[in-house]
Amino acid sequence: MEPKQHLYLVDGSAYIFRAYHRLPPLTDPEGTPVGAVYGYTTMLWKLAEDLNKADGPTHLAVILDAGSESFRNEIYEDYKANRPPPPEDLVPQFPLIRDATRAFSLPCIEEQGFEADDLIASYAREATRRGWDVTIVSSDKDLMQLVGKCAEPHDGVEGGCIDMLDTMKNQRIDIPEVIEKFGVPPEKVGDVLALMGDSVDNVPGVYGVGPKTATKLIQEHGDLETALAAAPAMKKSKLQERLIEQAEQARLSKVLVTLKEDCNLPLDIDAFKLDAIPPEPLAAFLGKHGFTSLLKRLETGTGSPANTTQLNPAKPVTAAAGPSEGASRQPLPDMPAVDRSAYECITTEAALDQWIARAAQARMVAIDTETSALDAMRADLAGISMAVGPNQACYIPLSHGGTDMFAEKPEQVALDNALARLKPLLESDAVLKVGQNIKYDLNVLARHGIEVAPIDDTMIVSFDLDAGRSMDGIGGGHGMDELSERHLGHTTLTFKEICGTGKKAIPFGEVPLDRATEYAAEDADVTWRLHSVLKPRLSEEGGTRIYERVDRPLIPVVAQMERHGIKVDRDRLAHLSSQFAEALGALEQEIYTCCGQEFTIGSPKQLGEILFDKMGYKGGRKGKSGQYSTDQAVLEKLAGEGAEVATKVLEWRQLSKLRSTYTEALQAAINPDTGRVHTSYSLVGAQTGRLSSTEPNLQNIPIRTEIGREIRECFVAEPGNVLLSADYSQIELRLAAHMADVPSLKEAFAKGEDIHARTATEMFGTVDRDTRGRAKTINFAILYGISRWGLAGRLGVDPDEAQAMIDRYFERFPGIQRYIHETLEQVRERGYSETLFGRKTWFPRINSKNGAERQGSERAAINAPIQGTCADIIKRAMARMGPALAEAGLPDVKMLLQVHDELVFELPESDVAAASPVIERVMAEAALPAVRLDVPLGVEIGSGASWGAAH
DNA sequence: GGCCGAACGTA
DNA sequence: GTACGTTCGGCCC
Repeated sequence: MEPKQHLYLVDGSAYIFRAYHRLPPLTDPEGTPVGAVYGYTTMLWKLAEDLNKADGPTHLAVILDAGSESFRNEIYEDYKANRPPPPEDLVPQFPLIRDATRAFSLPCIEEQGFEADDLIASYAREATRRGWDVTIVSSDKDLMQLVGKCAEPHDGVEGGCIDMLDTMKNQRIDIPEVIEKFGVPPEKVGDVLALMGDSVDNVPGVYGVGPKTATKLIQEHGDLETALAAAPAMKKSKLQERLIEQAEQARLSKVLVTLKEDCNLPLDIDAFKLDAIPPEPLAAFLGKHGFTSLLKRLETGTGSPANTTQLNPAKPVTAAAGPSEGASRQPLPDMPAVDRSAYECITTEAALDQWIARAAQARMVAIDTETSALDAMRADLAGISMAVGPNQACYIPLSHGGTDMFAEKPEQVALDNALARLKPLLESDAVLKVGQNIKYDLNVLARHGIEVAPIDDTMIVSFDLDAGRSMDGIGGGHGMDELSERHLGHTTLTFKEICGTGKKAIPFGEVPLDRATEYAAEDADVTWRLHSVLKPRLSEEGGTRIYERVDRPLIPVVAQMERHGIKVDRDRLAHLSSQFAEALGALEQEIYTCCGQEFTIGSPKQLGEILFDKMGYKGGRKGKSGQYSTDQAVLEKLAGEGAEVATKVLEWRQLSKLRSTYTEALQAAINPDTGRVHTSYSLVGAQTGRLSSTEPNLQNIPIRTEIGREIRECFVAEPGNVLLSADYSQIELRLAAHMADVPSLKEAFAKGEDIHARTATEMFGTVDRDTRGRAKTINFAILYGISRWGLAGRLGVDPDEAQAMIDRYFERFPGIQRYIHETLEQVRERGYSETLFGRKTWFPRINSKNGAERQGSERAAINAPIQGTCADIIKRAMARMGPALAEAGLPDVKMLLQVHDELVFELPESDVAAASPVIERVMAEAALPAVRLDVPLGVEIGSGASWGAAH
């Protein structure tokens, strides 16, 4: 197993300047000023400590400026000519930077003629091209041009991506943060910098153009050349004159700020591998300069910061908070209390435009849509709320008072007019839109022709930080009311309070505007506040990778799947339904005859009493309800003993289930507008990271029985199209073989063998129907966190025998036992399990005194990394699927459903041949390059007129 | 009307 | 033995 390589490039020269100005002037025992060096040393220490953490470095290098002259001086001789000489007490610290870096045994790179920025850009390009991720440790604005840049995929390897880390502010800088700073995405930062110039570096720019104007010009015109070209047509002003006069100067500036990405690389990036840091040279350095607190930690630690993750985190250089102690102990943020009277109800165009401008200027806006119902595919838009800061929130009613045609509607901006005004804001790549469960808003607004982007979702952020965490009875959910209570100490108005409940409930559009404003604007306000509290925790707690690279990109993809929906054959469902009804009627009569009375067959209570009390069959009471158990296992046992009624009840149950849950419910779920069924996926529904599906649940459509399979036949494609199903074969066992490092299982998968047969051979020495079946049961038992009792129940043997089999399994596959042991150790110690991609699941009861509770957590903790890794992999495949199909010239292939290890597509029949290999490849390579699995991921593809036929 | 447990559909 | 969601009956308010 090879974890994702992650190169950290430290902008050493820039750091030292900032550290100098921010830290008190310290001197070492010899009287040499070392304040900035101390800051630099603690930063390296902290970075090295993050080795092996989810987003931490695997490789690290420090990049320095070699001298004052660079190739830019050949282009523009005054470049950096205005630089004042560095302060006197900083000068002696420059060489110490190199000493410090060497003390950590880290590579230090500098190259005559190039600036550190150029070397960083070049190294970043090389690393991302190899599929590594890159974090630039700096806050230099020129380097922000690189943020979010990802290398093109090649040879089946996904390129890595670049982000930045400002260690002084303890802040990750990704695309949204760049947008927040510059008002434009990173690829346009160079154009903004070119216009505004830089007095320190003596980049001329255009005189009189500062950051504000530069941003405005690029936002309006798109890029520098277009802005310059548009200048003659602008209205007469000083600005217009200067843009025309100084166009060449602006172009020169662009060249000066553009980073050179093809420098010679003095040292190969493989040499940057970050390993355990030898303590001796580090101790010598720390001692020489009197950094006693660090020295003490080095001595009490296990040797060096790179393998002393148990150490307390280095004391932050600034007052910024260190890593959070856990969600339950979050201090309340420093924000004014929620004041609903501060909210504004927007009823005029002018007020709306003003808020849109405010949001654009803030570059970040929390939004929330209010609708007439919960189903995003049917609901009508009632209004939209926005927030740009604490208590700075508004509500824009759009269709209030529509129910009573004769009543006078409250004054409000007309829906189409308001949406036309909001559209540029909601679609602007310069403004981040934050939502709580924003997939809902994406779907509602998409139905009005608005494609909201870029986005952040506080619910998903909460999930990626705290999945599985429950706060001593407070609950560990990710709903807004709960999050507000937990993180803001604020109780929100509830929907029920505003709209009532049950029969008396009114649609949101009928709520009076003052109440509607309080509720809706509060939701946006709270979302804004939650974002400010939760988002920074991602980088502090190692959640950035899973959020930015897996879950956030998935949001619009899943939203699109929901909007596509899937066609079902209503007539066929109705036909099945009546067939089932007929059979049910007949069975009912037969059951009544057997029992000598009529009763509610669907009531386990009544059924149990009749079977066991009245008819005298044997079977025990069960559990706390004091009720007879009549479940499948019990009835099958009775049936085996010749009880005909048990067979009939089982058959009745199957048909009844199919009819009520599927044939009837699916017809009711058909959307009258689209004629299709639109499920809703929850991205936070399963603690392990799996999706869940509701209204209707399309992830539990029958397949195992012949009669159930008929329901799959009712899922069909439009004329001329087919449904294509692609599923991972045995993915969880493959992942178990990889994660537990079991050579014989890995070998069996590599050779394409029947894995259960192989297990049977290892376990029992022979393969036949019986031993293969038992081996299969044991294999799954392993994935689910084995126990002797559970396995005994499944195999129909006694617990001692089951234990003997488990022992035998561990003996034959020693990696499995080691995996279970190590996984549990880690969960007990840290509180959470982790997938191969860094997704955490928390297990607060893993050390419970209650044995059953603790063992339950242990089983879940063994399963979570495997199930969760599987979820991560298919999510990555889903996010890449759209672009891959587009690139292959297959825009008509639509991804409709996800069922944990299966993806279902609808596509023109003529596209099947071309699409199949693309889908197969994307799925099979979905783990790469972050994780290189030791086993191949098998993908099986089939297509046909229906979902049933596609299998 | 709302909530819970039993039962059962999927991976 | 893991992870879900839905339906139903039964019971509560």
